[in-house]
Amino acid sequence: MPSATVEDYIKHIYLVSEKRTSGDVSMGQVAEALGVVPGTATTMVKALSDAGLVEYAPRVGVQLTEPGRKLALHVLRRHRLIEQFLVEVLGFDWSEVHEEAEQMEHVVSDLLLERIDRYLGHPKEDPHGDPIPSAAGELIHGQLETLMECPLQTHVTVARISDQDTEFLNYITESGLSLGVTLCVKARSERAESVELELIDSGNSLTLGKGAAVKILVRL
Amino acid sequence: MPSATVEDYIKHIYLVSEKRTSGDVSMGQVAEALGVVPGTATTMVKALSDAGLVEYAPRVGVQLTEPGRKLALHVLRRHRLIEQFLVEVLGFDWSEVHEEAEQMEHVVSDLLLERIDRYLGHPKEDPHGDPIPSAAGELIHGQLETLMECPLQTHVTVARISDQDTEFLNYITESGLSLGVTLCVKARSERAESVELELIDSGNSLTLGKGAAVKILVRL
DNA sequence: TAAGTCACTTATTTTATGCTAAAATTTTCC
DNA sequence: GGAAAATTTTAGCATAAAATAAGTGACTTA
Repeated sequence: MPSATVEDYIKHIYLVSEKRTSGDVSMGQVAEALGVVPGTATTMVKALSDAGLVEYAPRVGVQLTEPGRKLALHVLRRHRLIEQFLVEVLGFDWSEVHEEAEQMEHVVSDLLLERIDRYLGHPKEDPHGDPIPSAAGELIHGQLETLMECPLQTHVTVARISDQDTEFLNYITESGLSLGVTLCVKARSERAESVELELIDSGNSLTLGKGAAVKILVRL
Repeated sequence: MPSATVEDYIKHIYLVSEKRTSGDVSMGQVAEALGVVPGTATTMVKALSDAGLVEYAPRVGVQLTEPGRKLALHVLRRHRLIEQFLVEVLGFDWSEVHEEAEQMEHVVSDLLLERIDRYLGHPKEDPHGDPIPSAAGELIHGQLETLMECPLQTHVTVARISDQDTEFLNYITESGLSLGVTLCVKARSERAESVELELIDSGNSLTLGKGAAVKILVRL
C-alpha cells in the first residue's frame, strides 16, 4: 500500500503533466507542486522509479507509467468524491473542502468510497467541475476552454474552476461566476492581459486578469 | 498537532487504563495494545512524557496527564462519531466500521467533526454502545455491568459490546444479542467459566464462555 | 538466599521522508 | 562562443517511528 507521500507525489505529477502539454515533468515542477526543495523531489522520484510508478530520466524529467497513472486516477477519484460528498451531504462550501479532502483521500477504503459514490448517485464531477475518474480508472473530460481562449461575443457556460484556493473561490462566488452561470466574453486584450465579461443572467460586467481567466473553464 | 502515532498511543493508554482499575499501565500492556515490541513502547512513552501527555515511572508504568486525557477523549470522540456516521448514513454494518474509523480518526478536522455531530443529532453513543465524549471532553457512561457480574434471574438489556472484532460482532448479531435486546441470566458457573442466558423476546437460550460474557455489558 | 525467569530498559540499526549546501549541468543572453 | 543564471543532482545530515539484541532489575521458587 503506497504511503500518503507517494500518493501525493503521483497525484501532483499527474496534475502537472495534464496541465502542461509537454511530455516530461521537471524536478522543479514536482518540487514546487509538493512544496519541497528540489533535492527532495529528486530523491523521492528516484524511489518512485524504483517502485515502477514513474519513468525518470536525469535532467530530463519524469512521467507516469501505466501503474502510476492508475494510482493517480484512484487518488483523484477519492479526492473528488470526498469533496462532492462534503458539499452535497454535509453542507460544506465549495471553497472549504479541498484541505479536508486532501487528508481524507489517503485513508478512505475502497469499500467506503464505493458507498459514497452510490450515496451520491455516481456523480461525474466534483463541486469545482473537475471530472471524477471511474472506479476502473477512466476519465472523461468535456470540451472546455479557458476564458483566455474561448470565442468572443458568444454565450458560454462556466463549467470548471481549476484552482482550489479558498480566497480565489470566494472571489469567484462573489463575482457571480459560479458553475453553470452563462456569460459572454466581450473583449480580450493581449497586452493588458485581461478579459472583459458580461454576465448574461445578472447583466453585470467585470474584467479579469489573465491569471484568473485561465483558471475559469467554460463550455460552448 | 500530534501525529497519528501519538494519538494512537494516548488513545490505547486511556482505553487500557479504563479497563484495568489499577493506576498505572505497564509497558507490556502498551506494547500489546499498539502491536509493537516493548522496546518501541518504552521509547515512545518517554517521548510522550517529554511532551507532557503522560507521567512515566520506569518499571512502574504510565498514566495520562490532564492534557493527555483531553487528547484521548478527543480522539475517541472522533472515532465514535465516525463509526456512528458510517452506520447511520452510509449503511455500514456495525462489524465493519472499526478499521475505517481507526484511519479516519486521525484526519477529520474539528469543523468536519462538528458537522457530522450535528448531522447525526448529537448522538450519545456509537453503534457498539460506547459513549461518545462531548466536544468539551466530558464522558458520561451509564451504570453497566458485564454478563459475568450482573444479577441472576433478572431482566437486563444489552447496552454495549466492548470488542470491535468483526468476527465477534457477527457472532453476537447471529446469536440475537444485538444492542437493546432483553435477556435474563439463568445461571452462572464459576468453575466452567460460563453463563447461561435466555433471550426474552425470542425465547432462545444460549451459553457463553467467560471471555465472551465479559465483553457484553447490560443495563439493569 | 541463590538461581532462574520474566518484564523492562538501553543501545544500536533501519526505513521513509525531509533538509541544506555544494557540485554539476543546461539554458540564456550578450 | 563564453559567461552568467537557472536548474538539477549529489552528499551529508536530521527526525520520527519502528525493529533487534543485549543488558538490567525484580519477583519466584526451591
